[in-house]
Amino acid sequence: MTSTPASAELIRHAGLRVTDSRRAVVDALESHPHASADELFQQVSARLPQTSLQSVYNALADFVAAGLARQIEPAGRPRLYELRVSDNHHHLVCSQCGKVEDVDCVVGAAPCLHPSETHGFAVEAAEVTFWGVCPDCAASPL
Amino acid sequence: MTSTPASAELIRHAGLRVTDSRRAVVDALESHPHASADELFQQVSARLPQTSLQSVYNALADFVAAGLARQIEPAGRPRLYELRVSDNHHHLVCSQCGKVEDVDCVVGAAPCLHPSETHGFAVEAAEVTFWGVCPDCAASPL
DNA sequence: CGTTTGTTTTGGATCATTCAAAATAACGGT
DNA sequence: ACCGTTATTTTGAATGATCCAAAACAAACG
Repeated sequence: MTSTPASAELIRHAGLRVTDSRRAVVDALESHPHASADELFQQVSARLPQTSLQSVYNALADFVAAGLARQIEPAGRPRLYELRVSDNHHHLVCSQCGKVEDVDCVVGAAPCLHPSETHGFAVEAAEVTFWGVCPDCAASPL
Repeated sequence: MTSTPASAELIRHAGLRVTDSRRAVVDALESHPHASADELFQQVSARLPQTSLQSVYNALADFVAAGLARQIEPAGRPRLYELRVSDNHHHLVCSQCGKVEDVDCVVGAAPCLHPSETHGFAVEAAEVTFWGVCPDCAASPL
């Protein structure tokens, strides 16, 4: 639960200064792999009560710019952040509670990466979001 | 350019009352197949200057609820609306100017609809967004 | 230990969207 | 054609998530 030296390494390797709030944000992201800025702020606040929400936004923006974190934006929901950046994976979002799970790219040779017609676009990335109902929501009466 | 009777039919068939603003929104959507509420409001305003932005939002929400329109929400951009609802298609978004093109589902039997691991979710839909640079943006110096 | 430069804080601004109440208009019946 | 019911539009304001900017502060390097 306490800030591991590993988080400092991560931050430093990304070319950023190591600060308490940044370490706290990294730690929060490690225990909550798909969290919004606000959720992360809650987590961070528990350990560093003086940290501002803006600092969390700052840290996240810096992380994303440095390639340390990635953001996803499920339709109609606040932006979520994750540390898993090295591979190309997708997401499965519960349309009821918003819970998010990682999904490795679909079977075989990433079929989703190649649209049938490109309309002349230089395609750079494919983003896939699966929507469904998670086991918990399916079990609960609504 | 003027409101066709067809738009009235569409609206009525959806179980909604036919009004000038709704017809104008449908017409605007027909000529701008991936437009935001605000862009549609601009269009509608040209013909019906008294129409409010709120009415456009209302009409769009009603259309979506009635299955007459669909909304998409490219990350970091305002929500877009389209009338093409009958098939399962995806989108190609220009990461520079935001231009959107439709993309039919990838070759063969909708491979994108089946994630490798479902984590127990009852998967209902798959949303695919391709990001790239459109021909115009590729040509312009920036 | 001091300087430099990056980071955090504070307070406010912005955009897209939504809410709510009152005014208005569409549609079906008469 | 007119009325009444009920949906729709308008108006004005509120909200939530995110961003901007200036001043206070702190990490890293020598």
